[in-house]
This record gives sequence, structure tokens and C-alpha cells, in this order.
Amino acid sequence: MGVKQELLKDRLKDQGYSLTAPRLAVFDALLGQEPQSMSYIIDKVGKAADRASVYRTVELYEKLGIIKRLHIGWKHKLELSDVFSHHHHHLTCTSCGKIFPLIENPEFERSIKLLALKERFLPKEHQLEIQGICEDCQTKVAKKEPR
Amino acid sequence: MGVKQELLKDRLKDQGYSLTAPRLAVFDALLGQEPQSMSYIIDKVGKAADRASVYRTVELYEKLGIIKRLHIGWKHKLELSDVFSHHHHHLTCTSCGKIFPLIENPEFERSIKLLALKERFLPKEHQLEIQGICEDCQTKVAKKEPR
DNA sequence: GTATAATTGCAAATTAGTCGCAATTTGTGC
DNA sequence: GCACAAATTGCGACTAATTTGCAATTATAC
Repeated sequence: MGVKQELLKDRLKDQGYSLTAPRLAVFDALLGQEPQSMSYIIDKVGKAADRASVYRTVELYEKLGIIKRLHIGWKHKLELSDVFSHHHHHLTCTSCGKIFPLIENPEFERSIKLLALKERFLPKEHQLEIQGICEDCQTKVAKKEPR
Repeated sequence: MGVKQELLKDRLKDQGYSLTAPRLAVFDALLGQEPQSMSYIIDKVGKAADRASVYRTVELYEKLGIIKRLHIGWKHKLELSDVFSHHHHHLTCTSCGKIFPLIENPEFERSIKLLALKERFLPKEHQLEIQGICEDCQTKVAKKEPR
């Protein structure tokens, strides 16, 4: 079991949950870099976890802050939270569909929090999604209709 | 017909679409301040528009930039776009569930665009969602488990 | 090991969203 | 206003997504 899986186990233990095979399978399915859809995870875990268990696990993981639910285009996707990767935002290319991470910028993060506080709102989490055209697609003379 | 409905009609006409009763009903259902879910709209329009027509109208409106699709929590919600209101972001209270608009801040908007450009990404649209605790819930001595 | 509680798989149920097509409505030119 | 063509709608059937109850299985504590 890798280092991240140990971290996951501890995280679950701390809150009174155990790391079972289905839960591990869901976690492993998210280890890649890109956020993934529910159907991808269900497919990826195969018979290691039932569809219903995947849903239940995702719900639990979200509650425990192990994963984050994003909204790319029309449907939601899931990715490991900052504990397992790094806090970041997303650039989605509307031409090719690729998702690029936007690395953390401390100053920017601060200004987001300040904006909320100015409204007397106590910020806990936030997500920023930017849609546009990635570098590759900009050069590929944008003849095609953006999807 | 109000001023906003006239604006809607022109917008549709310009693109070769007509303002029909079902389309008007969907628009009116979104005139309030809060973003609304699909099921809310379907319910609100009642027999003024069929479920399928609501979906079709929402799809059209989105294509024409009349409405925006947001993602609050698990499901998407819809609200009129900047033409009918103002560009803004959202503060979602995880305690009471209310959604508050975060009014536009030109400097902040600029810095979002710069962040993307720095990655050689050409930004077109963006959404920022912040979750946290609203003013009311902060005072109501947060004894309750946040939802 | 055994008892107890947590977790799972399965299947059925609900909810969300899509599609084809005939009926209705709208826009256009008289 | 009237007739025709094009756009739009409602209906019903359908697929996909998500949830739920419950009995069977697995993990944890003693």
C-alpha cells in the first residue's frame, strides 16, 4: 500500500471509518491527474465495488474532505482533495475539452477570501472554473466550431 | 410584457427564434434572485410548458447566452445571464443552504483573466463558487452540524 | 473465536434527461 | 384575414443517473 493510501487509511480511521477494498478501489481510481466522472470510476473499479457502493463511498469521501466534486461542462467530476494533491483551479478548453490545472497563487487565494469577508461571509472552500481556449488550440487556427 | 421580456424577445428575434408562451414561462420562472433547479422551473411553469419543452428551452437559452448554468452542491441550477442581471459570483452557505450573490469587482475579474493568460490560456468565461457560513448563521451560534 | 456494528451487493425504485413524431402554433406573403 | 411552410410543442416511450431497503458479508473489539 502506497504512501497516499496510508494517508487515506489514517484519515478514515480518525473519523471512525475503515478502509475496505471497495473504498480503496474508488480511491485508486482517482489517483490520476485528471478529474473523473462517476461513470468512469464505476467502470474503473469494475467488480471491486458495486455501483451503489461507489456512490456511497464518494459521498463519504466528500463529507470527509478526501475528494472534491467539480463541475466541468454539464456533469460533475471528482478529484482528490488538496490533502492528496495541491489546491488548484481548472482551465477547461472549450475546443478540445482538455482540463488544465491552474496552480495555486497565494495572493489570488487571499483576495478571494477577502471578497467573501467583505460581505460578512465566512469562506471555507471555493472553486474557480475558467473556460476558454488552450495554447494548442489557439495555434491550430481555430477554424472549427468550439464544441 | 415587462422591460426584461422585451429584451428577451429582441434577443430571440435577432437569432431567428420566436418568443412563445412556453419560452416566456421559463424566463419568468427565473426572474427571481436565486438560481433555480430544473425541477423548480418545471414545477413553476406548470402546464404552461411540458417537461421536454423546458429542457429544450433551457438548452436554447444557454446557447444564446440568455441563461447560465451553475453548479451548486450536487446539481445544476440556472439563472439569467449578465445581460439580464449583472456579472457576479456566488456565496453558498453550507449551514442554511442560501445562495448569495457576490457583486462584481473589476480588479478581481482582471486578475482572473491574467492568471489564465499567464498559462497561455485564452479565457472566455469563468465561475467562482465560494462555500462557507453566512452572516445570519454565524450569529446563530453554530451548534448544529453543518449540512 | 464470538458478538456487534459497519459495510456491501443486489435488485428494485426513483429521478433526471433525451428522443421521435404527430399536432399545434407562428411567421410570411398575399 | 387566409393559406402555406417552417418552427415549436406535447406526449409517451425510453435511457441514464442516482437512491434506497434489506439480507448477506466483513471488520472491529473483546
